[in-house]
Amino acid sequence: MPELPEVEVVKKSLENKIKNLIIKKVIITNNKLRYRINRKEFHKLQGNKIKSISRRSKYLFINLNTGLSLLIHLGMNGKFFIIDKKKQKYKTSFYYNIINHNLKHDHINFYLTKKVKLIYNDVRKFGFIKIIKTSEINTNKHIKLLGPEPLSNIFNKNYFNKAIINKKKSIKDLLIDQKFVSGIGNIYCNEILYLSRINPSRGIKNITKKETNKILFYTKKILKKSIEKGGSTIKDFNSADGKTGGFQQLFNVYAREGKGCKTKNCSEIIKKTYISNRSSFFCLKCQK
DNA sequence: TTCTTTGTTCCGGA
DNA sequence: GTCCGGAACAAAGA
Repeated sequence: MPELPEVEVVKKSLENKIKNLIIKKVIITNNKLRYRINRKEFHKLQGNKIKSISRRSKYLFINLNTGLSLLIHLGMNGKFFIIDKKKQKYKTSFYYNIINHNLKHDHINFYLTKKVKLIYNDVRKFGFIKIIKTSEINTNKHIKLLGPEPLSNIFNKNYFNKAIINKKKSIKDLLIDQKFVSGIGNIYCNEILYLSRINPSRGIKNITKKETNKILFYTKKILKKSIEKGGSTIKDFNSADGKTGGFQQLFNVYAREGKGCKTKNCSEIIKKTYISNRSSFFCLKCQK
């Protein structure tokens, strides 16, 4: 579920907590993630200093002073926890449904200087971590084919209108196609199309220029807004019950099947269908 | 036991 | 060559 905003929030959080620390020890309790972890390779990270954290699409990079980087994808449920010297625990992000920290799913533990511990936790193990050369980030097979960042200036009217010429798929399939634009997943795609008042199953060839402008506008707006909300919720994570957090209220359609449309004066019920095997939520009345 | 969830990848057909 | 849709895959909770 982590899409671009969540990954960006994780990035900022890691920056605050682990930048400039040195990896003292790596303990791997389960090496079977999406791709198998090579224990020896990870143990060699001992002594490396964390220079910076960066992000591209839904990928995170922890860049080390030795020319190596950890390439991380959080998959569906991947998350980082940080425990500091005062034994305080921080979660680096939150998702629309809060999942509490279950130690059972801690797979990789990085012991850092200043008594900080970084934990990679992943219930489904769909995420992965690879060690690559920092200089080869852009040519890495996961990265090189990614389309533009949705918040960048490259993702603009000109790009959009050129990219959709002769395309036949649905508008929804286009928005979650990482080669077209990278970082949008099923959840934000549903939200963007609701705000743009476009039915997700519409074919691209029927989308007007006015509508592509709307999609561009709301894509940038909602991604930015979510990044802001993420930052503000992390601050008060420490409270024992993690069930608060206003993220869920942000959703207008996602996972709201059978509930009322949030548009003013609209009494429609949100519908759920499947497009390319992915759940799609929309209002029949508001989204044409 | 079966169904659901996701991003990514792969494959066959057009 | 390229595009597109469908299915497979990873794991675990309900």
